[in-house]
Amino acid sequence: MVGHDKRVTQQADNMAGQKVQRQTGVALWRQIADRIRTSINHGDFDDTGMVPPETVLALQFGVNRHTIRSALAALAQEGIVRAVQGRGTLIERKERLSFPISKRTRFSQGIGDQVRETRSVLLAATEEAASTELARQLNIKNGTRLVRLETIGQADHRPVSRATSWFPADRFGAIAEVYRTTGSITKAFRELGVPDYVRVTTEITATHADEGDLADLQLSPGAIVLVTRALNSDLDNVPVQYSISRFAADRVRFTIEN
Amino acid sequence: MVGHDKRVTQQADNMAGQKVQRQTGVALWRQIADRIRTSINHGDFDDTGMVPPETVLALQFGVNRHTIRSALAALAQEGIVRAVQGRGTLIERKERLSFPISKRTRFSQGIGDQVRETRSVLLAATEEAASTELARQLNIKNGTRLVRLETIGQADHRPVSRATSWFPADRFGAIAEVYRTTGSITKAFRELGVPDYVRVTTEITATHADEGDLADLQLSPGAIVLVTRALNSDLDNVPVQYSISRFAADRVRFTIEN
DNA sequence: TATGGTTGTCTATATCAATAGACATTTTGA
DNA sequence: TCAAAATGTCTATTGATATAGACAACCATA
Repeated sequence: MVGHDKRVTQQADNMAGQKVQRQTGVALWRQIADRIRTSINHGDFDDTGMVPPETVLALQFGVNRHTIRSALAALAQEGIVRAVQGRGTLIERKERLSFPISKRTRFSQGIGDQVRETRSVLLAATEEAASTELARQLNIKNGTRLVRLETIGQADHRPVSRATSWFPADRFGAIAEVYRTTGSITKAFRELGVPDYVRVTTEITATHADEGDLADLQLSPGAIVLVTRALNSDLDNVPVQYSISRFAADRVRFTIEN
Repeated sequence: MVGHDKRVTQQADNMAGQKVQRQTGVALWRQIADRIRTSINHGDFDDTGMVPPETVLALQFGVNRHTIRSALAALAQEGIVRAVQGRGTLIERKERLSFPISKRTRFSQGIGDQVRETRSVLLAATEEAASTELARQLNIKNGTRLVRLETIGQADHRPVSRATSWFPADRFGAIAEVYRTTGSITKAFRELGVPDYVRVTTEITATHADEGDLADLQLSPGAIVLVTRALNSDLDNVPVQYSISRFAADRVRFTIEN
């Protein structure tokens, strides 16, 4: 028996306590894979660095060992665990970046101390007319020209978010080029005459990953993404950026400090 | 590069554009049910008040009509749609409450203008010793006595959240009784000598609904819940409450105003 | 009232998900 | 070196999921 029954209070119910649900449209192996992934990220197996043996997991979850193996195979596919015959299933990677949201929310600063390198990659830049919704958010007239950027945020070469951002084209028509060279929205704003900006509103929802998420964020099907819709304004309270970002839910944690 | 250039119109692609994924451990009918639910909440069918015909949906999603029927049956079970033979499938209910998070985050105030009645139901009240984690959060000594409350937040008699809250027992030993009579944490605090309190930190994650969620929040299996871990302090910055709340993700939307 | 569009129901079939059992292979440690 | 413990592989079987087609029942409307 490995070290499971030790930390009774905080963890036991995370994995062992609750049974999986049958005939819900979500396969047992996927439910179990999600639960194990969460437990790993929660640090439940940090003492051994290994997942409990398949037979133990099968007993805990009340399923056949083959079902456990399917779940572990999925996690191995994600690169989270690695099974070694005769020894056990080792934890390869665990991560859930803490992501502060405040007036000064920026991608790189917030998680800078948790990873070695943060980077932002520009996928595409286009220009378009503001839709009704975007015009309302950015407080501009319907049809105003906007620059739209598609970006991916990386931490230690691992994608954690993909975002679509809109900027008023009259002020920030050149933001794509500037952003491409600086690799930072903050720096791009600075070069375009916006020394500082603040987060005005952030809206958070959750949904299942779509095809774009799977590709860009290297997620496994069925994963959850946290979706934020955020508005940034300059120091004169003029909106400068509206963004829709999608985060891999099992890799991030939002924290709001007041 | 699939999903990127489609977000132009903001909505149309929510449902139609992307195909469902096979052999992911998530049944097609469940993926489709989730997508349709999201579209309904997003207001995509507000013009007709009806979901498109089953044959159209089958074509859009690229599945058999029976699979669509399974998805719609699940939504009907949730009370979201109602199929009428010969006419179509009517939208019965659509809701996603906007939930502001700020220094003054309270359950009832935030969504008070969106529903007619908000209520909070006390499920259970127990006393226990503070775990290491809870002691850290509440800034007290390990093992200090705590009062634990299990509550459910309702809006118009529909559950939207379930929460577990801990309070230092020395100051708030009677909070269960007071809360039971007042039905409000804010009022209970006031009677116990805490005229006001502020939200210090809020942490947001997302996961699949567990059995407790299904029961308490009347969710359908496979649904997503948004999990918040929050710390409230009194005006002297002394922690008074730590809560873990679980919200039905398709019913709420968090907004952070700075 | 006739017709087209829509949901409801049925049968049949194929594939995936899960269980069950047996045994091989590898590692670890006594 | 041997035995226990762990993962790897195989076969067989059951139930859930999805497809396919056909037709009935019902509604709105021309």
